[in-house]
Amino acid sequence: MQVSSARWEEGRVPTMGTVTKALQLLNHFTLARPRVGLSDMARLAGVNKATAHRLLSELQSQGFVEQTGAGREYRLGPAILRLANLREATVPTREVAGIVLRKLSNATGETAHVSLLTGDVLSTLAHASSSAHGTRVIVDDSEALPLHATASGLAVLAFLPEQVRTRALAAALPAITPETLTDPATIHQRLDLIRRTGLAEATGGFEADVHGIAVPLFDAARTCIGALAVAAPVTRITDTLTARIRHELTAAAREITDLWGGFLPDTVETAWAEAG
Amino acid sequence: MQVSSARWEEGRVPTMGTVTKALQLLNHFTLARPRVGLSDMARLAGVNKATAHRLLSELQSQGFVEQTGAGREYRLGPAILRLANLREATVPTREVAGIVLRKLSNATGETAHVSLLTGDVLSTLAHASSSAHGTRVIVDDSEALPLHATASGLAVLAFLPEQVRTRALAAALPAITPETLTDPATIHQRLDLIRRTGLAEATGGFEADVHGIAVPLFDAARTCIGALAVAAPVTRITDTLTARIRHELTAAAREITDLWGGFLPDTVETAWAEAG
DNA sequence: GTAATCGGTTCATTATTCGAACCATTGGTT
DNA sequence: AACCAATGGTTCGAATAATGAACCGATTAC
Repeated sequence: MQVSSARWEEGRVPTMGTVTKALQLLNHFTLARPRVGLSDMARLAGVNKATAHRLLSELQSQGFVEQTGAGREYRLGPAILRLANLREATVPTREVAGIVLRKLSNATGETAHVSLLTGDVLSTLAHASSSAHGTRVIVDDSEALPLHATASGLAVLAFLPEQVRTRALAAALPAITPETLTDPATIHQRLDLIRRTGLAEATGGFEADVHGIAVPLFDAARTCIGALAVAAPVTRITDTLTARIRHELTAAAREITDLWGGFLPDTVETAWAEAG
Repeated sequence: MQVSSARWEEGRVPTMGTVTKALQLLNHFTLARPRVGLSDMARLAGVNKATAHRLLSELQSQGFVEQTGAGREYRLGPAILRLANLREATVPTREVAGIVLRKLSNATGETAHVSLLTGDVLSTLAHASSSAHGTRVIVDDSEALPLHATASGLAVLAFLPEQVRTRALAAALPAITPETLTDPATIHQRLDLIRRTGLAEATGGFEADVHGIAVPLFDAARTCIGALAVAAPVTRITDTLTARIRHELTAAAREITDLWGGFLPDTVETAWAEAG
């Protein structure tokens, strides 16, 4: 992290707190890599091994990670489950979203999902898929979505405060697929379009052959907190389908925003009204 | 002449890491108090208001807490949900436990639950209740259980390493009900008995009129990681019922320990064998 | 046999956290 | 209106806790 003696050279060093660093370690556990060793974690997070060890030890002491007997690898711990129960028991956002999602997925015949901004990734809160077709897009509630590679992410990025957006795009933008947008300039251009239409579309940026259409979600302070999206196989995409999806998507987004006690910014309101 | 630089006077070496402190803040959210203001949180956690604010801000930046519009109170955030999904998708301990719990609750006609040690509280992982009686004990998966006030907690305390146990009992031991054990000496005495029998019983220490019977659970390193318990209304407790519960409880604990890849310490093995 | 991992630890340096005191608001009492 | 006691949030010097290079002892790979 320390570069040279040229430290506080205006160039904005983020000065990330210790707690943030520890919590971000948890984001390196994925479905594909559920167990991570100490050295791997240090590499993935870009921190010293000793630091990774201390942070993991603290997370372990509180049950946020635990160690498997063999190999001493770390994995997510049981404390998270109780907190998740408590969160859903007291703030049933997921349940509420689920109702709307089922309607949306039925109306479109495709897979729908809601994701919320948590740190600098999106966490999928809930999803629903239709049985209208033999093939369908599979969404996983336990996978974190990068902001630059998905329709949902672009929708959120577009409506985030300027400062947060630039900071997010300043980080490394890995290419998940060959289709992933990785050039900041290109992305900024796309975001302008998304802001004008209030709607984001992306093809194959996260998973090949998947076309995503997403709209942003807002809280009571009109801050963008996540996105609602419908994902369909590219082979099924037609103008009539996208038109229907857009229509259903905006209606469903209004409903969720309302149920969650949020409000649409005027810009989005007018953008959606124009699109009809 | 007393040396008064009371710094490294052998005793007291608290040195709690920042991350630990931040994570412990999360334990102050409960079903009864789902939203907590800044000042309240500082008081509850015994830290300076400025510290609480900084820790909460970091937790908020990663989506572990969020602020409600009015009153600016904090509550648990959505990031926890995704991690919980990931944990259960990759380590299905809860699902496995659920199967055994249903059998146990059917066999005893009472409510059964599994809790794991997370930090210095127990997190209930799963529970099952029988429909054998009109009245039954209600267990909540989202409530943290204090170690000194429940049968499960005592079972865990008894089989924790000496050092950890004394540290846990050195903290404040609030009286949840008038029946709660709060005297360390009394508790230590109870723990001796529990170690000899491999089984903990407690009446009304956490909720009035509830009798709990619990046994410890161990991991592959024979470290105590939690407890399995059956809870019944005191009015229903008889010698024959407790005898049956003990029998079923030890059998179920063996099964869960085995399914989770753990092993019983010899001391527990012999204690259970003697009890028959 | 040895070279390269691994998880984990040590320790001097220094950057980060801590907390008393301080705002600016809000809501209730007199 | 004036007052008081809360609230959420911020400031800044002092003191603490985080940091990372080097180091262990075990495994594993060759």
